[in-house]
Amino acid sequence: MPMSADHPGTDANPRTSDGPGAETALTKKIDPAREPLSRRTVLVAGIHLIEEDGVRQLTMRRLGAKLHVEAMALYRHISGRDDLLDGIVELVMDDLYADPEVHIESGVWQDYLTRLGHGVRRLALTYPQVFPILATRPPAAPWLRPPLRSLRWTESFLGTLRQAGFSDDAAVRAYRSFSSFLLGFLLLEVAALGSDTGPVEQADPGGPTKVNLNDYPNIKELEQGLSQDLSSVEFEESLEAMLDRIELFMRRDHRH
Amino acid sequence: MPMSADHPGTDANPRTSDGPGAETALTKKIDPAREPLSRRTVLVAGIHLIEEDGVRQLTMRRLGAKLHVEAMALYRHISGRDDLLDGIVELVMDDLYADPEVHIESGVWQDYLTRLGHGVRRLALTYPQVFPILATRPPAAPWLRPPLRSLRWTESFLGTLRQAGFSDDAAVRAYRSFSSFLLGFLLLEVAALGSDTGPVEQADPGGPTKVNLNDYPNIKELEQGLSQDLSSVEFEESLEAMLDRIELFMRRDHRH
DNA sequence: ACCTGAACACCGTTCAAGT
DNA sequence: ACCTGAACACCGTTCAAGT
Repeated sequence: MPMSADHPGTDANPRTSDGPGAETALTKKIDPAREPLSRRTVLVAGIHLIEEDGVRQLTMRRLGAKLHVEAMALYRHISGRDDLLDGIVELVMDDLYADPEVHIESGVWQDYLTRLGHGVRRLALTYPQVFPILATRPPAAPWLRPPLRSLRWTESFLGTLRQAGFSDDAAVRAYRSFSSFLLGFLLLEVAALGSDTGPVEQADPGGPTKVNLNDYPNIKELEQGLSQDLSSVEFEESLEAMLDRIELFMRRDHRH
Repeated sequence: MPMSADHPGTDANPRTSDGPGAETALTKKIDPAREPLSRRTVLVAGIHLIEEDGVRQLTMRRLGAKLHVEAMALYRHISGRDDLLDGIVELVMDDLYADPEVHIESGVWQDYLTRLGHGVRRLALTYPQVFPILATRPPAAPWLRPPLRSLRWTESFLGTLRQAGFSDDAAVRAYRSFSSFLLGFLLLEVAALGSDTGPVEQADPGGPTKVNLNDYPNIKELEQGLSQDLSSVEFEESLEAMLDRIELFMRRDHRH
């Protein structure tokens, strides 16, 4: 993924002048010879902060500190906390769009949807804390459906399906089914992920507040199965089942 | 729904002594003759506040004001804001459990799942602002999957399916499929709902910041279809398709 | 028993002022 | 051009004090 190329603020040590920035070390004082902030730098730092400490810890002040800057300096690049979150969502979607594994124009729509589905899943598993934001923030237009919430993605999706012979109606229905499947499945998958690594509050040491299952015999007996992680297999199967269903109403529409 | 029987705080006028509380008017001073707060009262007021103004506006101080009390008084009944939100989620789930339309023990598992699905959808449409909270807050146990996130519901779900002849494995898989379908579909449905009535910020009067679709011909051509609300029909169809799929791996498991 | 006042630490955001 | 200090309004939460 392109984004992981640069992690500003991830290194705690203030960087000494290196790389192509030799002249900036001359024009500036001895002080932190950091390159000036950019919107992208701020957004990427925001993503890392969310993944490390959770969204609730993403405050202007903490983000500023991470970038060795006062919180107020961030307002040069983002218009506020909401813009920060929207920007992060946009950046992540663009990142997915640039993913060569995902974005191959292929004549076979099943290939396209499979690759796209896996791409979104990879995104969700890479940024498990960011994904719920992507899923719940109100999109720019009401007909943009998370997690495929950018105009570019929606355009690409609809275009590919129509080119593959989908009617207008079938393409739209496919877009809806696909979105709701990905959203439901992946939201539950990252939630299950988070409960392992979740908010490490540990109220009282001496057991993680284990639920008493005495009154719930069915849960008790199936607990093992419930806890088992079969996400990869189930994702594959469910994705295929959904593609079959899409094919069904694609063909039905055609016959008409 | 039982909850809508009492809306404390919904009426702006301080209630004069009425009902069976005639003696309380004697024991207390002339002051607001309100019955003392209860946890339930606080939670219900919280729900109404969320539905009226959004979750972000649910602050201790505003909730206190709504109940004609200082914010600090709420801490007698809830241990903090997180407990408030958890309590609201729990209350809403219990409300669904008490819904006679939903909770009928029936021998036919398809009936049970259909009624349950419609019950959850009714819940989501009644409390569109609360539903996303229900969907995203970390559940008490990692194997509890929103939106069926209470022990009672999960127990009832698994028990009904096993009694209908599901193997342990098939029951668990059905629970997962059902959860992820409801979550994805309903989250998108209430999100689309919210964008009509959404955060009424209206940055600049003179058009609601209409997106320029000139570079997106497919979206442009399909915009009508994308905007159309077919949720009820689509919900029905998708729910049935999912029941068919559950039946498939239920039978397959049986044959083994 | 139940609620309040005052206080603390921490927010987001603004704006004039610094370099 | 870019960042900071100081300030404002608003948070969640605590605790001793009021009735």
